[in-house]
Amino acid sequence: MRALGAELGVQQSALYHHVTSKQELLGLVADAILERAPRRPARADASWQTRVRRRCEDVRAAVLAYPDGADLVLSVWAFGLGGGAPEDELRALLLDAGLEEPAASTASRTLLHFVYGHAYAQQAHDHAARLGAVVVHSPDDFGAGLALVVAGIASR
Amino acid sequence: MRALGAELGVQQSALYHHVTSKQELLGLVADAILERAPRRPARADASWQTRVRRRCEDVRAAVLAYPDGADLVLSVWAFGLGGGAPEDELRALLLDAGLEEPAASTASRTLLHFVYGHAYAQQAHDHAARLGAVVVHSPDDFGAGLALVVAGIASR
DNA sequence: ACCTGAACACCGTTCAAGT
DNA sequence: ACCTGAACACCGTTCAAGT
Repeated sequence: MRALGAELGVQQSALYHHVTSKQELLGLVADAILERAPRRPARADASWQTRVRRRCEDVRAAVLAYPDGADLVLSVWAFGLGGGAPEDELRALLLDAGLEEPAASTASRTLLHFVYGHAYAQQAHDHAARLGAVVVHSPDDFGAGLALVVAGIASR
Repeated sequence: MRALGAELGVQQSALYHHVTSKQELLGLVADAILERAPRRPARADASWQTRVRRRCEDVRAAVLAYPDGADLVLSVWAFGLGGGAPEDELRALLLDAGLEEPAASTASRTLLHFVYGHAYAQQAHDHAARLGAVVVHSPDDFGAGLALVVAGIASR
């Protein structure tokens, strides 16, 4: 809060006139990050698997674009302070695909647990590697893991 | 660190004689939590799907047994500071089931992203509900989500 | 080897007081 | 309405000094 106040040329206490807590501020930041996610239009003949996969890839790109972005979005979403858009969009895609509730809700959340968890691990690893703590490089298996979850949804 | 020192009847600075940082201490705590995970023996004729599902359920039970357990294990595992046992065990189960590398590694990490992500969301929700912030109750769809990921592994 | 006491450099939040 | 200045109650970590 002090650093943000300084960047805005204001005392840290002035921030509390616009936001009730740091948590609420982080919720707004998380929503702003997710709004920046690309929204690539799908071809008319694209399968629901392709649409779901692309939405997940775009959400992943959005959180990876900022330091600690995955950590931020993961915690804000879990605490219900924001970040609900991707869940809603994925659920809508799955309902369009013919899934029923509550399967569509469970599937959309399962996808996001994977997307955020994988992105969190990647940023944590990059952070640790930057400190020279870890040498081993994490495999780039996001696509493989995502395909696995999507296949699981399709098989039900 | 101050609270832990007080509980041990010692100054907080004394802890640094046994551990180099709070991070390292948290890594040891995470390992201790995971070691407490039940190890229910599987029947000889149990499928690999059943074995994998049960291991995931047991790991989940272990982290849910402590406040912020999912947060702790999630972060420690991601930063490579500990908590590697469940990943190794799941990978071994999947290799026994006939999966090849790197599919077995990807599948085991995908399972844990879901297990930890779901447990984290549940503890976050319970914490928020205890503060009266949230009223909606999260659905108990761990089994459904887990079945979905396992089905995805089986379909490949 | 193990610990104390004190300090250093931080945090988020509150609140009377200003304009 | 918006902000300042100062404080409150915390943090993790370090380090000379003790035994």
